[in-house]
Amino acid sequence: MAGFSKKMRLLTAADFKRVFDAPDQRSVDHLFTLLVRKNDLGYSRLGMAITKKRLKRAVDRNRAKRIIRETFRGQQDKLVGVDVVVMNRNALVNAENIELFQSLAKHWSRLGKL
RNA sequence: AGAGUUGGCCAGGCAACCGCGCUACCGAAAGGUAUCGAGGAAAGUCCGGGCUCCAUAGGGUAAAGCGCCAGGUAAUGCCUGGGGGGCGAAAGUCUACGGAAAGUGCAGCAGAAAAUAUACCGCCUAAGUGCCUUUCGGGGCGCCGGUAAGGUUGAAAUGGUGCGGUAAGAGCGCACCGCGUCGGCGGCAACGUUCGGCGGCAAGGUAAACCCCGCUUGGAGCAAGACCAAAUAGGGGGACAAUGGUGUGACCCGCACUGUUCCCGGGUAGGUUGCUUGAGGUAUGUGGUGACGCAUACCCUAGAUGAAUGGUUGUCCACGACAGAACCCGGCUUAUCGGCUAACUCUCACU
RNA sequence: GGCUGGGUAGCAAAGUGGUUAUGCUGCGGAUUGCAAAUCCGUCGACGGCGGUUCGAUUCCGCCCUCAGCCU
Repeated sequence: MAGFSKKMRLLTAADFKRVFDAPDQRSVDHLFTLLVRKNDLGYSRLGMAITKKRLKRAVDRNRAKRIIRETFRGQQDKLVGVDVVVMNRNALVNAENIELFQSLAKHWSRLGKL
């Protein structure tokens, strides 16, 4: 299983802006919105935009980010050369961890067909 | 055994695999190895400090906060101990608790009257006086009056009880209780006083109304600030002149800037730093009723920056609540499944 | 992370230590052949919990909630 080091993340505002301005693909359900754009790096990068407005408590935000990272880590061999931004939606507040895993698994498999 | 009061502590454990962050070491690099890695509230941002910068933070005014006393502390609106008052049978607990004998304001409705003393229902007819009556003692109705004991209202009505006193009454007088004040005594003080004197009692409530008195407070906040530095676009320092204009985060005094000339390069995105050794912990001894102080020894115990402490599985049990550091401390407040523990009070039973 | 401002009927919006205006909406009635418009009447609220006060929407404290600013 692959690791998740710093170069596999979107770090700067410019990186985020590149994805937000012209995403190649979107994947949406009631829990998450994913924006994807291809890059030329040969590996995938993950960025998260988890807003305080929709997840009030810091514990919930950290939980969501951990689970997103954990699933991304497991899917890196299928995703080659894309930048992904994950955003949270309203229903995330009351969702169980299992639901998050199931939802994210669908998203990643959808992106895998890209 | 039951009921209750107050304080302290813990916050799932163990194992395996896969991951994340800092630091150290190895390596040319990729990476590897090892240690460590959220809380009692990390929260709310309600107070108090440290730290940093700013036109001065200086003087005056204003404004804000605090408010029984003493102590603790870096400091506090916090804590400890004590006093007064409220609640409780008790252990205990709550308490913004200075001043209304400086001034101003406020009090709807009700009530006679709401702060000035007044008189609605009442009570009285002694004194003065008018009329009537008389068995000549007096009696009745009035006027002028007296009174605040009783009744009524209200959140609040000008000490309480008793006796004397009186026309009826009244601190009018006396006794006791209460209150105020002076002295003594106790206490550092707040305050207490079963001590003595004086005062017939004045000074109604409200200051989380204005206010007065005392004390405290410059402003901003690590997104502070410092350093390295693309793009773009302007700046900084010295000297001289003017005293007009502008700014100064409450205002004034005051202070700074603006013009000309000479010299010098400046610093937004981004990055680095600030960033964790500290009013630090633990143990022992010691002073103190206590908060806490002192001494000695030992320990280093998160430091991220799109932001690390997680995932899966097994197992045990009491079946796991509230909840995630972002410059750092001390408090307060709020959230919280359950468990452990100490001291104390009351009731019942037995010995 | 830090710093500000606001919560009054279903909606909007004044107000103040002593029974909280007003407009639209809702309901009932009048008017009409029926409606609209108009007129009359009426229901419905001070975010929550404590404290100060005789009395709190107002004053004070804590909490909840909404919005904004600094990046």
